[in-house]
Amino acid sequence: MALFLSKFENKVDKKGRVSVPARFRSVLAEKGYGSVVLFPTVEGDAINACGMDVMEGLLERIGGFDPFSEERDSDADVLMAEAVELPIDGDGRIMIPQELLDQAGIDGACLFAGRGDSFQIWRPEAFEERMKQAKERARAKRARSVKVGAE
Amino acid sequence: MALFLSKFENKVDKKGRVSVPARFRSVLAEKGYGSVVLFPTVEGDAINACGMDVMEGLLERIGGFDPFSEERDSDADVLMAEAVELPIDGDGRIMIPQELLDQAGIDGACLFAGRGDSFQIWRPEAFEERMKQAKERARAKRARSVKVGAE
DNA sequence: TTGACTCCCATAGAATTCCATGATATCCCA
DNA sequence: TGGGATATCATGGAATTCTATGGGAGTCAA
Repeated sequence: MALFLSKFENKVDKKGRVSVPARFRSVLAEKGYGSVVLFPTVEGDAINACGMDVMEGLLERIGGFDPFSEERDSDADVLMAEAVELPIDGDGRIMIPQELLDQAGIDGACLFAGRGDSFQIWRPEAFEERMKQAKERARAKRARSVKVGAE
Repeated sequence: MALFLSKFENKVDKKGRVSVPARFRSVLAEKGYGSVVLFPTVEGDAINACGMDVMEGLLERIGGFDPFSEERDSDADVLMAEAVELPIDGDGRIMIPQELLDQAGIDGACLFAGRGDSFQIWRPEAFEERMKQAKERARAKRARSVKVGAE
């Protein structure tokens, strides 16, 4: 199976269109999709993106419609309501709803970051920042595991 | 399979007509339906909407008609009795019965919220409120699980 | 006849498709 | 292996289609 790997930065034009990186498009195409599903991250600082297969798996996990159940996870409902399926046009572009762009603070350009079975869309500077923190954490963890009980 | 995703706000005109969002119409059409089934939520704060397939699945789970059984869930009877099948007109609109609108407190505009295999119709402000609460819950849950599983 | 509902048409605005261009990457053959 | 020829890609703008929404005419029943 092909994976979403690496990162790409593309422009958002004044009509709100963005090219989906060709690599990512071909991964989606391989799964048989001509569209992407987007939804905000829980933290709200970026946008998650995946194929419809991920959403279907999610729906399966929370179970089908049941009007008498309070069980059905309300988080999942939120997710379904906040998710959008965006068709990829003939030129490989999508139109990201303004609401999602605003939430993620994306303005003129956005960064596509592969995550294996999905990818994320970030404001470039925010991604940079997050990357730095993640590396820091990783380094700290590694240092700790070397000299046990240190710091 | 196509899912009901995302949310849309449409107006209810003075004749009581509302456009069903085009996306939702195409999901229904894909299933072969030219109509929607509506019934109130158990909490009574919104309207459930789905294709006939969901109702059929529901009936199956409840158990079909049996004249010698008193067992049949009365909730289910209520559900079937309160449900209405609304045809979608040539312009993609439906006429929601006044009773359902009143129950959900819907007045001039209504919000269609995707739930995967079904969708709901809300008074916009009420949906906003519910969304806020659900997100809060989700964030809290996530914070908890991070703390437990983290370094 | 009145009221409720169905069709049909009109329209403004939004979304989608189509076409053009420069830039980059890939391929192919000497 | 080099370098020109050929695809691919991201991007901008214009043209076209679609969508939501309002209003009016015809239908049917009470």
